[in-house]
Amino acid sequence: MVHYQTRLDTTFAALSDVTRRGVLEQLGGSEASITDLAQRFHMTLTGMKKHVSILEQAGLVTTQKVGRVRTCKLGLRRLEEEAAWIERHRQLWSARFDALDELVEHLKCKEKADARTKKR
Amino acid sequence: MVHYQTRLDTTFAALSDVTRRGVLEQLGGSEASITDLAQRFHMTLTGMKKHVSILEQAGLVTTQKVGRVRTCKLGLRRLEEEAAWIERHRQLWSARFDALDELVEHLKCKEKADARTKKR
DNA sequence: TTTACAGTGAACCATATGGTTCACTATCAA
DNA sequence: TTGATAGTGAACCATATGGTTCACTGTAAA
Repeated sequence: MVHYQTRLDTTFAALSDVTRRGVLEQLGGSEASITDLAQRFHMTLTGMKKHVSILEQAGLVTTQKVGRVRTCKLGLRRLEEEAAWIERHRQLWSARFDALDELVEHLKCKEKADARTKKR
Repeated sequence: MVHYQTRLDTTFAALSDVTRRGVLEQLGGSEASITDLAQRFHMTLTGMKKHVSILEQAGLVTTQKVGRVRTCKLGLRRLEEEAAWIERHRQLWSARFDALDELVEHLKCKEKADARTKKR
């Protein structure tokens, strides 16, 4: 599905930035205002606002403005799709390398056997 | 560590493109040449070469050129770090939302109870 | 020995990204 | 009412990204 595709696109893109991953870690600990985050990551308010917007767009963060301060917290998306994608591919990987693993194992045994033969 | 950071950066960035995820899926099935991949994804050789290079850079793919054809296969990196990062944050999420979950559960129960009350 | 094929690299292009400054609005506090 | 504070939006900038074309190299095949 296209939706599924673009979803992974935007989430992985969101996660590909150090600052944004940092913001997520921060919000995992406690909520924070834009100002808080901007200070913690040595950035202008405008810059941080952009990052927060991107995270919000990806559903990873939700925000609420009360008075003049906008409070950010972790969003409802829990990276299920991303975890699933990665997990699926770790399995592909494994399947693909099982043969190799066996070969390596086989070679190791052969090595041992050869060593033993040599000794004699 | 900075290395750890840039590593996640490049991998997540590599994964944030539909074509590249597609290439990984493809290579999970079987090896392929640049030409194969370029055709399958309706792209010039040069374009596909770039994608492959990015995946190779991220350690997700390895290639070998024999004769005039370069064969691509899955690399040795199995997305451990990425899986770990995501898992860690799913836990953060959970911790943060346990209270919410309980609330939701409570509301569901209440709903059921209400429904039952209504029936009578 | 041509000729066709697979890949490569440089140059180019449009758009996206990560950041800034500056001018503005809205709100809180004195 | 007058500042100071928090955020927003537009404009701008440098660099990165995803793609192309074109000219080139090396290899395979006729």
